[in-house]
Amino acid sequence: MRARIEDVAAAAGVSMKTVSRVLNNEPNVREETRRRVQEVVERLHYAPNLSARSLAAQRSYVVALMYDNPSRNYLMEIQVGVLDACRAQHYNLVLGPTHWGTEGFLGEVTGLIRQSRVEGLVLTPPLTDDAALLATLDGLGVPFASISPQVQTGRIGVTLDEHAAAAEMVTYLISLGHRRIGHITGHRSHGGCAWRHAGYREALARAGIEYDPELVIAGEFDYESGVRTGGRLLDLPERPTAIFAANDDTAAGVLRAASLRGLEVPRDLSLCGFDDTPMSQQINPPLTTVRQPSRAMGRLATLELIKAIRGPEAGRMLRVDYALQLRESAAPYRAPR
Amino acid sequence: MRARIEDVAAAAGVSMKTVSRVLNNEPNVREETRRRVQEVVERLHYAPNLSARSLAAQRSYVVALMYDNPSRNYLMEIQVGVLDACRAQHYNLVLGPTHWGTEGFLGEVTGLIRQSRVEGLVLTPPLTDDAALLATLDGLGVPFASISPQVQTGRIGVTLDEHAAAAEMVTYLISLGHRRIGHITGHRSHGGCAWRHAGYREALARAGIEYDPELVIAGEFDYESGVRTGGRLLDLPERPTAIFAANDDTAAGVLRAASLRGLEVPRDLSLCGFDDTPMSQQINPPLTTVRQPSRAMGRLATLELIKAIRGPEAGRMLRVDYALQLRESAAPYRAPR
DNA sequence: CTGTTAGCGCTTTCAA
DNA sequence: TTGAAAGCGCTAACAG
Repeated sequence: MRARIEDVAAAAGVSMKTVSRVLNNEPNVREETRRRVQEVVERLHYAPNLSARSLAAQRSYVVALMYDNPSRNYLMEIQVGVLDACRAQHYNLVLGPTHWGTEGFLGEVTGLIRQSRVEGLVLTPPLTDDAALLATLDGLGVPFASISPQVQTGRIGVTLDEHAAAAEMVTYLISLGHRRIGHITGHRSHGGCAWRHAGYREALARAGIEYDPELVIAGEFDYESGVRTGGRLLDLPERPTAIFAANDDTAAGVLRAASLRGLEVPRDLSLCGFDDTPMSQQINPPLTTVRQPSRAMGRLATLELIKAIRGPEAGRMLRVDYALQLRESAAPYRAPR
Repeated sequence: MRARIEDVAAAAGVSMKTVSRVLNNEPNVREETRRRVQEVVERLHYAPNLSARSLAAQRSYVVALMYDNPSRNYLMEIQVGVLDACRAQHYNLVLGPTHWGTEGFLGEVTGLIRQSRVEGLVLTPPLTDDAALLATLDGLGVPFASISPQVQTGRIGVTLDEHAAAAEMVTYLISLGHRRIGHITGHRSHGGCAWRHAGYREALARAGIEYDPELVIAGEFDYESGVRTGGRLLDLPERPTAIFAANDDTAAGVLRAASLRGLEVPRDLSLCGFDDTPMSQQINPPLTTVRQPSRAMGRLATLELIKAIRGPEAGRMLRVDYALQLRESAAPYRAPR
């Protein structure tokens, strides 16, 4: 039926081991032999049996992408990048949905590692900042790369300066003339939340605007909490003229809250978010927000992970750039009616 | 290090084969023996080596989810369902991104099948309706299940009556008093497009409203085409008072087009979409649309596929229900200003 | 109902 | 630079 390595060896007039060496790019093969083997491989449409390879080499060539229900769009972007990197490096990807915060969470992760003989993990928020998880993985000796972790010291992965991004966004609002700027934070468990808040504070401080706790409300990174908390901000006696929401979903909710109160964005309220989800361009008006290169982040984190799997002490924490997306939802200050 | 089946056998005082039988739920094991083996399995944290199993059994236990860049949300929902089913049936999932319509497309699919020894495929639109692909798969003898195929005869998978859904949606608009109802179709290559259009026509016919080709424009299932085609409809001398867009992204674009013209939804225009993406609730006003149970569709299609893998002649085409989501974007007819 | 034996297709070790 | 032999951990076929 299907060609085996033995068939290739016979057809090329070499031993199995030599074919194996060619397949795995090992040294100690004469260039001519190498070419001859490769020709036969193509002619026979030979594809190695991955199960046999894994069994013999005692390796799975599998990495897992661990997540817990973040925004679907965000995760899908990450996943595309991770998958790209896996294919390029001849690794397989296994998907690892988990229920973070539940009792069985750690078991879900270790179970997957055991079951699938996973060689390394790519972690996404909020898993990236779960100390117990990181300790467990360290204990097991399973390498992992984190995407946007809050604490980065000595870890592998890729991160983005959310503090600077938030500060830049708020500075932009200030440059438009706004001074009463509200902020809706994300869910406390999520790393980015604290950083975005800190960036907000810093921008205010740099501009000499006093921090007013009344203007900061805790949201939950979703649309509903945006409607609710945005409403509270807009119902303030002296309402903000601009709001910086901790992510796009929340901002969409604020937009709704404004609309329900007869306020128009950006005429009566400037609004901005974070993430640049596709939705942010499809709402009306299009949302000013911060773009993070999720796909590249997935790809880079995976590449670093695979480096770490291959060579201990390899793999670094990379930093990627954000980019402000200035769209119609934020406009120059106008005195409230 | 890690327990092998041999260790389990020794600890339980039985043969390897008996352990294997218990693990694979095969018959011919005394109930007491079965329990004893299971205890040891748990005690030793034994997890079978999947590579060894695949190699020995000459089976991969892998199914692939094939797709080509549909809406990220839609795909993610499908994927969650597929993954659920895979786990429940002890199958592994491999992701199969493709570039449909390019020269190398068929090679991408067959390459994946060879490389990963895939036992079956789950196909999503628009791959579901690619005759050449289906013929190739039939030729290879690889079973597949389609999600929402246009032609269903003799195939396996899950489908939804898009014709009826579209008709019901348009009938709803008519019941609100609208008679000049525009329709923006999807991309021709996508199966659903023709059906939704047919449903639109039927609803008009049933209500005795004449079909006006001027009110039907070809879109491309995305936001930009919605802005463009929606604009053209709204610029008509006698503009429609309602528009049925072939999907939510397009509808969002129409909303934008209306806004750019100073028209308010639903006051000046009733609008509805199809898919019920999360975005549809986050735009302003929330969008009336058709919900399809994507997650369940992914799960059911996968289960049928696995049935077909296990027993030839097994596996059917299932039909699932849609549900109209009536939200604020559609309202009773008001004469245009 | 249970056990024994012989591979599955590859890589590893060691020798040439 | 190359090759021969010995497994990796499991299941299939057959015996008991």
